[in-house]
Formats: sequence, C-alpha cells, structure tokens
Amino acid sequence: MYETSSSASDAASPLPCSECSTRGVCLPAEMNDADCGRVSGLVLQQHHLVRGDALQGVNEPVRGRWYAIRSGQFKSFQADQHGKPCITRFASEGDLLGLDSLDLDRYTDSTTALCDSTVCEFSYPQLIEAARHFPGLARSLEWRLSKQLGQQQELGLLVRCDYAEQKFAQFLSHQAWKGGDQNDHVPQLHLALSRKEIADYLDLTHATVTRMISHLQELGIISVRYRQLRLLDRPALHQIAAGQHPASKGSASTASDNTDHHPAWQPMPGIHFLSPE
Amino acid sequence: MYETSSSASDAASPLPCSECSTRGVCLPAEMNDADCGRVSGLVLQQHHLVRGDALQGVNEPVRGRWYAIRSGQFKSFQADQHGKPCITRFASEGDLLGLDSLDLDRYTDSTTALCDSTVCEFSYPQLIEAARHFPGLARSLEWRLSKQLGQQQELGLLVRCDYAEQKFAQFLSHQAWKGGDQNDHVPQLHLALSRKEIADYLDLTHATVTRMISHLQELGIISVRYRQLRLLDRPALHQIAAGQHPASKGSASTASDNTDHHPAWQPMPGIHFLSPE
DNA sequence: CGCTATCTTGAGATAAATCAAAAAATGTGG
DNA sequence: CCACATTTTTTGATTTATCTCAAGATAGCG
Repeated sequence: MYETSSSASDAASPLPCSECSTRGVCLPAEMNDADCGRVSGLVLQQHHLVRGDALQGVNEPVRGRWYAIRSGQFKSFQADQHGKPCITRFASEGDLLGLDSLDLDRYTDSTTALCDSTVCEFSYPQLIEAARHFPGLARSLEWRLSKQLGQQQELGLLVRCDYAEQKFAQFLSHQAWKGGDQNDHVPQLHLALSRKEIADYLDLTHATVTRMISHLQELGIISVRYRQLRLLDRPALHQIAAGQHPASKGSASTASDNTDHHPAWQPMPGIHFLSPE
Repeated sequence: MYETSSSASDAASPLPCSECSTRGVCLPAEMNDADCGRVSGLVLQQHHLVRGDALQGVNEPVRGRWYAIRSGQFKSFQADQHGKPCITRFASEGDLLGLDSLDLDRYTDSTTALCDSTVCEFSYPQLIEAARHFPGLARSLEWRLSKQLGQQQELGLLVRCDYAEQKFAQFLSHQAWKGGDQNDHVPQLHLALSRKEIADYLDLTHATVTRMISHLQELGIISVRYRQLRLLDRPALHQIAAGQHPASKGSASTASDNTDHHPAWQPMPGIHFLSPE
C-alpha cells in the first residue's frame, strides 16, 4: 500500500491521544481524558510517511480505513482527462482522510504526504459502531463531516475567483497559515508546496503563480524567496482576498503603503529568517 | 422562513414514503416496507414551494432542519465579495438539503426552488438519534454524506475545465439529465435554469453560455430553443465532456456527423416536442 | 561539482470577459 | 385579446487576464 519502505507502520509505540499535541484539533477535541482514552483505543496503528509517500492511490480498493493526521500535511489530487493534475484538497494536522470513500469501491483520487508526516489509522465500521454508544465521538464525527462539506464548498468559491492574486490571497489566508506562527509580528512560513502544486490547486499555471507572487512582492505585501514566505501587510492581503483589485498600488490599504519600505528581499535587522530545513 | 404565502406547509396530508415516487432515490432507498414506514414517521411536515421560493437564506439561523426533496429542483448559492452570485449546488429529487449546516450557527448560503417543488422536513437531532437504533437509516445517512462530499469534489473538477464547452458538456451529462427521459431515442429536457444561472454554476458569463450553446448546435450535437433542449449526438457530447476539443467539426465523433442533417431548429417528423409549460 | 528539478522571466497567442445593443420571450393590466 | 413593460436571450466589437512556448537562472542533491 505504501510506496517506499521508509513508511513502515509503528504498532509498537502508538502515542496515546492524551499525549498527542494534535489532540485539540483532532477527533478527541473537547473530550475529557476518559473519552480521549476511548478514542485512543480505536487507533489500529500509526504510520510514518516521508515527503512524496502515497497514503492511497487512484483505483486502489477502498478497505474501510480512515486516517487522522497527527503531524504533517497531505494533498489529495486526481488527473483530468488530459493528465493535467488537479489538487482537490490540502489536509493538515487533525484532519480526517477517507470520509469521502464510504460509497466507493475504489479510490477516485490519490493522497500523498507533502512533508514527513504521521497518521493514525482507524477502521471506519468500527468507528461508526463505537459512535453508537459514544455520543461524544458521534458528535465529533458529524461535525467533521459537515465541516469538510463546507470546506469543499469554500474551495469551489476559491477556484471561481476572478483574479489569480485573489485566489492566492485567499489560499494564504485560509489554508497556508494554519501551521504558521500566528503571534509573530511578521508571520512567516515555509511553503510545503511547489509553485506547480499551488497552481494545480488554484487552477492556474506555474508561470502565473510565479508572476503573481512577484507582483505581490513588488507591492510590498509579501516577501518571498523560494519556499520561504513572510507576510508584511496582512490587511492588504485580506483586502485582495476580499476582491479589491490588486493592480493599484497604495490605494488598496491606506495604512499599508509598504511598497517602498521593503523594496525586495532584504533580511531586516533583528529578525532571523528561518534557516533552510 | 418562506418568502411567499403560497409555500404553506401541508401537515394535514403528508404522503407516506411508501407511496412516494421518489422512494427509490431518497432516504428509504433499498429499505423494506417496515423500515420505510419508520422513515416516514420521522417526517415532521411537508412543504410546497413555487419557483423562486427560498427554503433558506444567508445568515438565517440554523435550526437543525434537514429537507429531502420529494419533487422539483433547487439551487444553493452565495454571493462573492462583489455580489457576483455563485451557484454551489443543484439538488433534485431524493437529495438532502442541510447536511453542511451541522457546525454552523447561521447559513452561509441560500437555497431556492427552481420550479414548483415539495420537500419533507426532518429534525436533524431526531434523525441522528433514530439512526442509533436503526442501522438501515444510519447506513443511508452515511452513504449520502459521503456521496455529497464526492459530488462537491466533482464540481471542483468541473469548474476547472479548460474550455467552456467542456464544462457545459459535463454539466449536461452529470446534472441536467437526471430528470430527463433516458429511454427516448432523442432525449429532451426543459432547462429549469436561465443562461445566467448556468453561467453562475460553471463560472462563465451568460453571453459565453449562449455562444457556446449556439456552437454546439451548429455542430449538430444539441438542438436548443430557449429552455427546450434536445440531445442529438450523445457520443459527441461525451467526447467533449472528456476533453476532446470541440472546435473541430466532424472529427469529434466518426458516427455523428449530424452537422448538415439538423442545420438549425426544425421540428422533425414523427417527434412531438414538448409544448411550452 | 555537476545534474536535475524548480523557479523566474519574456513575447506572443487565445479563450473568455466586458461593453453594448437589438431581438425574442414572458408577464401584466386594461 | 392586445399594447406595454420587463426579463431573458442573442449577437457583435473590443479588451484582457491568463496560457503557451521557450529560454535562462537558482536551489537542492548525490
């Protein structure tokens, strides 16, 4: 099922949910310690995957497995008729993978790790059966199902945005910053995605993504060097995400005319940029 | 909750599921008569709506209601930041409305009837509670949730198609023909949607939709007069839906060079076209 | 240190948007 | 039932954001 030998299962030492740093955003969210333990007992095993490993591929038989992401990030994608890849979802810590496979015999998409990741494996029938006598789990599952439906709808809206920069701004606001340091004065993150992957998600080409990122940098809204990204002007980004046409410099955000303050990529005094990983 | 007085509830004579023509594609699908009766008992009331009536609007408080479509069609839509409407779903007989509102306080979208319609109202908590002791219902619910997730993913792919005609061909193949007469030699249907609504779904403009429909008619693949549509060349339509570039006449489908046989809209002998409704 | 994958940048092509106006259908009230 | 207003649909001319093709630059890796 896994493509590389490095992604061996780890049945010997499954970290219990109660000690998992993802607990707050995963299935046991809002649960007390006792209930949390019950969820732990439902984990069949944990899997470690490295960047590029496939959790599941197109046309593989569905075997009633759900996975909760303990750490890392994943992309789900399918190829259209001409082989153009199309990324349908990015999932990160706490997200559940496999909810859309209940009525399927074989997977219609593939899911692979964007970086080294760990997932907890569940049996779907076992989870459902447990939920019958475990209201907290049932509520958690329903909530997640409904939420994912809402997220897919949001993606539908994202792809329909008029301008590429609006797409990217929304992508940054909603998706990419989940794992970032929210408290930083100048938030920064390491994109786990290539320009091509961002393009496949936003329905653009890699060239357009590059040009658009360059433009946002010229405007002084973000500062990018390859996969390292800093957000310099959050209000301006939100205005662009909200539909403000980005071509007009300075007029987008009155309090954010950073255009000339950060002309290009220059390490600013007192701020240590993330070293390459 | 409803916009017009004509959409009164009809608690006096709720048609039981066992006698509903939608039974086979609705919640009681695959159930025996006894289980079907149990589902019937969960229906709080039925509502009749006329074209344009709102089942639910943006920002209305969510009150734990789900609706099953007994007859008719609905569209769900939201407006983006500039007021451009964006249709996120078309639902027809047997579909459930409200599954995505579990974790919401207020609706993020609106749902209105595209034609005169009837829906059955359920209480979501009551449905969930019933499902705990009613495996058939639980399975039906899970299956539907998962299926709708898959459909939203399909929509994501649809919107990303390269060409407008490919979008429309897929739209026709997957969505519009549900209610049509599948056995007809020349399938025909009445579009419940305006060009504008089709455009809002496919992420196009009404002008483009019109032009594209005209082009498909020139190619002899469909035959359209306002809302009345006939499919003349199903294989060709599927090839376009599959990504075959539609500009090239005749080469799309070897067995479907109808271009000159049906040059424009002409009633064909022996075939009675639907009279205006 | 070279090799490969990824990223940047440019010039030209293009599908669809926009703007605009006319034609056809639909609805309304006298 | 017919004039009238409104909505929907068609069609044209022009503009534009993005794609495509292509070449060069940079980073990452063995």
